[in-house]
Amino acid sequence: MARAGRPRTFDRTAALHAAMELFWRHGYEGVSMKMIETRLGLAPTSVYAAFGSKEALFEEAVELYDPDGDTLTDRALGLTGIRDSIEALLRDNAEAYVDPTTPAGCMLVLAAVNLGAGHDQVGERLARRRHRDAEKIRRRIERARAEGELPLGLDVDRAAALLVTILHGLSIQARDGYRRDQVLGIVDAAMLGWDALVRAAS
Amino acid sequence: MARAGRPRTFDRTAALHAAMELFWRHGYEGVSMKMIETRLGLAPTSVYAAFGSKEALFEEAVELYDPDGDTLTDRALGLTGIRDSIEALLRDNAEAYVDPTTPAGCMLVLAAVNLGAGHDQVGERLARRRHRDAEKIRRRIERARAEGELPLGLDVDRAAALLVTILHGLSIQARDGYRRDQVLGIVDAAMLGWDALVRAAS
DNA sequence: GGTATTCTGTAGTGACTGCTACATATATCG
DNA sequence: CGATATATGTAGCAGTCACTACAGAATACC
Repeated sequence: MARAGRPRTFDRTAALHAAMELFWRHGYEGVSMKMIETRLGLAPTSVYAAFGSKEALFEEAVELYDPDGDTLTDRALGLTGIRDSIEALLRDNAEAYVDPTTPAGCMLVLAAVNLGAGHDQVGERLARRRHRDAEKIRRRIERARAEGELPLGLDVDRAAALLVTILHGLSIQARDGYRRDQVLGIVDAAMLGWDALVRAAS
Repeated sequence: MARAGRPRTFDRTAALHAAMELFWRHGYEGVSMKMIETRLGLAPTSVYAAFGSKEALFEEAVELYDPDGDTLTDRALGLTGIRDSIEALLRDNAEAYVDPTTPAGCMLVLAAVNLGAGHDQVGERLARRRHRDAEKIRRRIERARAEGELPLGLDVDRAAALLVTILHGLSIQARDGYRRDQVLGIVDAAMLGWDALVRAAS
């Protein structure tokens, strides 16, 4: 721990929040350290002293955006009924994607789509988080099937893949300016599809 | 027209193809002119003489990828039955997204997700092409409804938005390594959803 | 107070960005 | 042939990238 030394003159958490929003909106390579310094009103040395490097700062920003086990997705999948779970999963995330007080879409999907050479790790780490979320959804559906809430004939992988695909697609749609009523319309239509999937398997 | 002068020593069309693939795979900002020069085996001056600028080269590459009125989407929407049209739309594009001989996903969706300052036009032009494709799909569904092939109660905007969302989501899934059988499974599930949408409206 | 420790601002590092001036090479046209 | 026009290769432009050496400032511990 820090035993002595000049105390930091800025709020580290607030700075991290601001950096997260920049990365969320413009992507990893779309944000320069200069932009971060300007936005935060800090000198480069202060940023590097507090966060280490651009990659480390991005990693912290991602963890702030997607905290382990405490996301909208986690809460939705924690609901008791499987249909309520799925509907909350789609609806709550869709609403977050178009929340006008935050950047559009999902940071995990949008922040590192295309990277130059030398930043493979940045993209891979986000891909791992996306995969982890997909796995959560798949396991939730599998549990519901094991508990008799869904027909045994349901193709769990395919159902989960469709939901994840729709969520990822909604991130692009949100970036393209879709509004709340439009994404919620897509969610309603997707729920009709979910019901059809379940019905077709029984 | 060129009346005289030293002739070009490389194949301009082949060079454009190679550049398109680079932009498709790595995105606009993920590709440097140096990368293009190296890949094409050309000096910077030759590239600039042939294509003008990075933005102009990108624009040509996009037009090569998405030629006006001659895409998989155009051909699918040209089929006679609306269900065949929609299924071909999803299936043919999905297969193209995971074609191992080309970069994964749709270039229009992936090549300019997040841009640094000063390249707004690049992203906006791609967004316009995405919007144009979505409009094509919407109009195809509307035509089918007007011709009595679909129930009058069908929400055309919502149905089209769901399809576009799934296509855009499939681009992300393809980037995340989904294989042919997986994306085709998603297409099958989506068609169940389409049928449910149609049924619910009648 | 003295010392150790940490933060802050200036000023700059080498590497890369898209792009180009310039000289030279190679073609067509008269 | 000479004149004109275009392509090519070298060498380098100003600007930005992530990052840092250095000196000074502000704290805690003794």
